Amino acid sequence: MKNDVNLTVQALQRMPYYLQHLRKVDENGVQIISATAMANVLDLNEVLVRKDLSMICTSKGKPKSGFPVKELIDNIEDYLGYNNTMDAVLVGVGSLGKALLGNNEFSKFGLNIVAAFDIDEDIVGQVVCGKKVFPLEKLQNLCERMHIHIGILTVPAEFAQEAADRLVGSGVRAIWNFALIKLNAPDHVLVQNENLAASLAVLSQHLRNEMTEESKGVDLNEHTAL
Amino acid sequence: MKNDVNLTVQALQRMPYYLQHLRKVDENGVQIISATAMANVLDLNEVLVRKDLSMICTSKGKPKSGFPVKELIDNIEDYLGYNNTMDAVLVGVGSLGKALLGNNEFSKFGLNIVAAFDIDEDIVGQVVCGKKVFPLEKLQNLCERMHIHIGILTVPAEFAQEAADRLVGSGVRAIWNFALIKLNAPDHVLVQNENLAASLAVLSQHLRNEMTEESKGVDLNEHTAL
DNA sequence: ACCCTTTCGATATCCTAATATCGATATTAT
DNA sequence: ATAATATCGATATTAGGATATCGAAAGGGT
Repeated sequence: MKNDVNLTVQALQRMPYYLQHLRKVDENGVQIISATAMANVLDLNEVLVRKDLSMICTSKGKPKSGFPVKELIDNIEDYLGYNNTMDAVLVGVGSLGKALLGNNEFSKFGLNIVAAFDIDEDIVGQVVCGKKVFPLEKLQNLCERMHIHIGILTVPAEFAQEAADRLVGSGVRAIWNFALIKLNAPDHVLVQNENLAASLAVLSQHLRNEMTEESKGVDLNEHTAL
Repeated sequence: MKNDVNLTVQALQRMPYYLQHLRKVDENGVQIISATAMANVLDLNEVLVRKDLSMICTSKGKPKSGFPVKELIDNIEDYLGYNNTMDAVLVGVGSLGKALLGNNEFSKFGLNIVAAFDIDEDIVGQVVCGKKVFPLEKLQNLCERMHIHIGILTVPAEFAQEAADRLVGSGVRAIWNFALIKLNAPDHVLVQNENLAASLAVLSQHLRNEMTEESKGVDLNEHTAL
């Protein structure tokens, strides 16, 4: 384990991709992989990959051969916390909240949603995707009893700050925020914003460019020149 | 409309936050807002906000007052494509795919999922959240008939490249990829990777830091010094 | 009418992540 | 054994977004 170092957010974001590829080559019996090879597959700079891997790998990379695959897999899984599950609560059982509750793939990443909360009386008491929905008043009690440190926020933007305050008051130390709003929280509480609208914005801009170029009759080869 | 300019990805990501805040102040009857004020609320640098707003705003900002709220809202909504819906197909009706199918909030962002596709015979033919699931063989025909340009990829990583190839072959020009793999696609096809695992990785790293600091008995005020 | 303050737009600077360079080292081939 | 080569680790450079600075313009107060 080498979890005393801190990776940059960018490096962290690359880790899941490294892991996915490492698992794949491991299945094929590959025991050692070079940063160069990984970089080619993932379309990244080889120095970047080398630096990333050396950050989390317990052993050193060997010149001419590379890094041990199995060890890298273990190191990344450990670093990302895939082996010890983090318990979380979800606040806001609307359309998006239900969607996340139903996504059982989070367990692969070490996340376990233990309960959900909402203010809507019609929803409270229901069991959504195997998770019981409690009234918001019970949030603090449950979080304290179960030592929950992660809150997932899927309420509308106008209620997000209030809900965040409740989470902080319940001892939560990290908030996964799906609302499009900048939350105020104490410094020791991490707010990780998830911005699905941003991805859609990127798609939209690209499609618009495609359309206008098309209507201009631009030579298609200009694209490939990029 | 001022959709001839191209924003950086970073600027695009900020747009939904601007929009959310603008809608809020608009409801309160505010007609003009300064970049400075927006920057304070959203915790951004004021020059950055000013530059972003001037990029998409059709009129100029007035010294001492700011930018017209209603116009900004219209401009951002236009730019992000919220007013003319983009039709999309979803490939991979597993846990995550179902979740996205059920999330009707995408319509607010101009995205409309018209159909889903899968290879699993048990799922094909079903109607999930009002969307019919077709066999993968029907993908090309439907995309061409309905002029679909966006594909949402929620298949396991090992099948992602194959599914992406099919989407490209069906005329799709932008892929929203939830698989943790680097897809190969022609240059004119945009691949927008969504990396939920990365967010969880950031949360995990933070919690680990919190725990180790706690066990070290570090003065809590060190946090606020950041 | 004049001054003061706030904000704008443009330009210059800074900072951090990504990339390039280079000597050192291990493996393979001759 | 020796030479050739691929990769590593460390250091230097580059690039691009974020931030700071400054003159100009517009509104408010006296």
